[in-house]
Amino acid sequence: MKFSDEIIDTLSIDCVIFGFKNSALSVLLVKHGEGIAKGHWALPGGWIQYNESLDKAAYRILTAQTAVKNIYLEQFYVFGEVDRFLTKRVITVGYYALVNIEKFELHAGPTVSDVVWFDINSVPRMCFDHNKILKKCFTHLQHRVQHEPIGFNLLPKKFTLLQLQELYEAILEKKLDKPNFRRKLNKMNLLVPSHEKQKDVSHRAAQLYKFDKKVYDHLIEKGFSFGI
Amino acid sequence: MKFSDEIIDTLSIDCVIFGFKNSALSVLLVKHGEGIAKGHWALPGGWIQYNESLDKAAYRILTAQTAVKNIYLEQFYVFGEVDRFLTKRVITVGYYALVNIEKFELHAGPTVSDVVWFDINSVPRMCFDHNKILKKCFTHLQHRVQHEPIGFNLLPKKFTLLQLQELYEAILEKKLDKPNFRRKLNKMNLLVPSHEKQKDVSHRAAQLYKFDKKVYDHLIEKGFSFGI
DNA sequence: TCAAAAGTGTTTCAAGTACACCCATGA
DNA sequence: TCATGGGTGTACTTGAAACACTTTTGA
Repeated sequence: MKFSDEIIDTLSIDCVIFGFKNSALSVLLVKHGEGIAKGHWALPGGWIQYNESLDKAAYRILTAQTAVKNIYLEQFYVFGEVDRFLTKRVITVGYYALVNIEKFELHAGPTVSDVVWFDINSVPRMCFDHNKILKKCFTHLQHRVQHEPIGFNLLPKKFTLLQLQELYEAILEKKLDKPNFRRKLNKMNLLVPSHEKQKDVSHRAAQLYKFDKKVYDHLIEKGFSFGI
Repeated sequence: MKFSDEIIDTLSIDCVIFGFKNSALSVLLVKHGEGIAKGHWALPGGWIQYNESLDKAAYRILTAQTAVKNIYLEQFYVFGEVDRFLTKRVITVGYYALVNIEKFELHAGPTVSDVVWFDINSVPRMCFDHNKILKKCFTHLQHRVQHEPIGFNLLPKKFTLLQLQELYEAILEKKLDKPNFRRKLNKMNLLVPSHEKQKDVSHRAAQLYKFDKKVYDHLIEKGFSFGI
């Protein structure tokens, strides 16, 4: 069986790319430089080729905005209303990515005139149903992050418990109690203390932790289940 | 803008239809009577028309196997591996339905030679990646049913607490403690006691309960969140 | 010495767990 | 009277929640 690298013209992918900066959750949006949505903000998206899987296509589209590898990327929903696109019937598969902004270098793709991080609470009006897609995605993330250890993807490799707490506060949109949060995390035995501590801070240096998938898998085998 | 009722030939829908019978979870499968999968078991599925939304298409496909209205139906995942279909590139959207088997009359569609309920633990080998789709769907259901009050869709309108408990035991694949389960449900104030009791049983007749979406919505407004 | 965040301790209350137990009914 | 499921009570343990407190560090 042979497949061409032409695109499937009824099916697209849109990516919600989340980042975490200054204790706030952000989303990466592009401004279209050509086409029917020219001048409008949108989620980074693109078409699927006949010879690539959905996941591969999403990854290709994601890496058109950046150079980083090993990004957390997952499908979350398909949007299939008849009139969601302007000129023809297009069904779109929603993916979301969790990235560490520090390591994330932007480079606008060929059909894009601008690429900007927006605070999750100040997202502009976007083309098509992209605001609706983002909303659904954010809700999905809020649930997901409470049961799966995926939040770490938004932080640097080594992070403090306060960073992690502020991340959860930003995603869940509520304050958490510091002592209780620390105790909970420590009790899990999930985070691996690094041998380093914070540097260049004007207060007591905090312990840095790492998330190790092997440790997590090992805990899972023993019946552990993650929960915030 | 005008759309034809021709089908989108790269995109299909497959439905996992769950039922509950004899304290066990079942899935409805069809045996293809023609086409490339002739003679093979499969999830009920079909194509999407240019002029219908995904949800509408899923509902149409579902009601091709039955006559009942008001069925719980929801999308859960898209399967987009390049070689998942045999003859060409087809991406499929997975939907799942929860139905009350008692009220569910089967009628095989035109291209189907057989329609059968299978116990979730004795599902035959199916065509394409349908076993993988079912597995993913079952896992999805197991998580979902613990946080959303959707299990009731598998039971008759009026049901006993034991029926509900056995339903959860079948889905979660573990035994639950009867007194604790009852207390938990009663404490929620979610289930509405019917004025009837069980009949024709050779033991003490149990209270029958109903699930009322209005009651649920009202509880939600007050900050309630469902959980088993 | 002050601000800022690290980190610990303790009390209280709600919820989960594991049972033992009695009740009602038809065969 | 026995089996079967309906339904209640209770003691124990765990964990969430709230908040007061001490420690370390650079400016």
